[in-house]
Amino acid sequence: MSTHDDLRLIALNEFAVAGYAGTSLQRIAEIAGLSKSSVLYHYASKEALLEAAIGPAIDRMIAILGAISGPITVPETRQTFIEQFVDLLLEHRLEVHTFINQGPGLEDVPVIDRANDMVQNLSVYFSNSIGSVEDHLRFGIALGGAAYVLSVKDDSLDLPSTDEVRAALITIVSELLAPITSN
Amino acid sequence: MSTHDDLRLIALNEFAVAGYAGTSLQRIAEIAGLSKSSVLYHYASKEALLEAAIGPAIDRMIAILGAISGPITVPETRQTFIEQFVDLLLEHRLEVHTFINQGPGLEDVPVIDRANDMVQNLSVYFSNSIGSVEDHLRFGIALGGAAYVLSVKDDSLDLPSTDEVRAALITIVSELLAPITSN
DNA sequence: ACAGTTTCTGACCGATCGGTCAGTTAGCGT
DNA sequence: ACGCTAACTGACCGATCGGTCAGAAACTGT
Repeated sequence: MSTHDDLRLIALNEFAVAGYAGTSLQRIAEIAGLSKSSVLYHYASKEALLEAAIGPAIDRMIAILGAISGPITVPETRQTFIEQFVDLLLEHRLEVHTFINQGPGLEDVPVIDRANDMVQNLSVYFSNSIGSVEDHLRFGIALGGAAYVLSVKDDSLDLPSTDEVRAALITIVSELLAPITSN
Repeated sequence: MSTHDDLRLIALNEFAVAGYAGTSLQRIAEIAGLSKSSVLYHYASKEALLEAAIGPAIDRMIAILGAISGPITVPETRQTFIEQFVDLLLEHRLEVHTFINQGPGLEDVPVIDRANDMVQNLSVYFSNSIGSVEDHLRFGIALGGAAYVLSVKDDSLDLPSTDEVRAALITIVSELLAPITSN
């Protein structure tokens, strides 16, 4: 693994655990076994490190949303979205967790801004398809809950197979969103 | 409202939005219209401010867990817990949100440590009652999702009545946990 | 008016923050 | 062996961090 990628992964992990503001370049350097100057040699700034850490996951989420055609109330559209979303979560738990926690309060950072716009689009898209308060809450709990449950994984929990987790997540999220009808 | 309470509420809001590390005493002082020294007159340290901000909510959650008698698979026990949990969330959204985000990575702060112990107990308690991976995920999504959906409220969303939100939350969480059986 | 207490402030402290820069070290093609 | 480039480092910068302290300001009861 290259030093470049090492730093990206270390930073991602630290951002997820301690938050962006709570993570110092010095600490990232120590974990990597480098000096702080070396970290800033590979990445021009702390912001650049955040962009490298969570940017790709954000872009993929944007792509998933962009590929949706038609209202989410159509069962096939919904199922496709759910599976893509769950797969994204399984592959990018730390990135999603970091963005969820740091999203508000870091709006001036470009990559966070891009992600917040994405969430805004998601919200508008759902609002156009959903009527009741309960249905809104169903979406929030399904997406936020799935993201949460994966973000706290690996803590005092044995690791069941990814396939089993994936199947269970899809089952639960599908069940949660099943009652949603068009407004 | 007393200055003391003012500061507590301002700090709670800032901790929830920007995180503990991302919130400076200077910023809290500016919002309150005071000097940083005055903030430190009312609260001996930044940690004391965090304790005052989220401590009561943590204690209440601990009390709710302590009052549970018997396995969570008993419908009446489960329903009581769900209603108390939802009410806690509705009253202490920001506190719960702050703890969820800051819980890992601030373990040396007493109030956070107390909260982490509480979550650990919750986890053990569930593990004793729950068998399958799917059921574990159901609990995580239900509790984490409900906490998440309230923590991001007030953002570009009109405010439905608390009663309506409460009823919907209880419905959804109950539905999520209904399939859970004893191991 | 006075004394006592609570509230508040500016000046200051050492530590750490993100970031710059000149210069050293290491690897590599020739 | 040489020169070029990529990788890395220590010294240093201004700013900000949480926290201390002596004293000013404001409020209180008498």
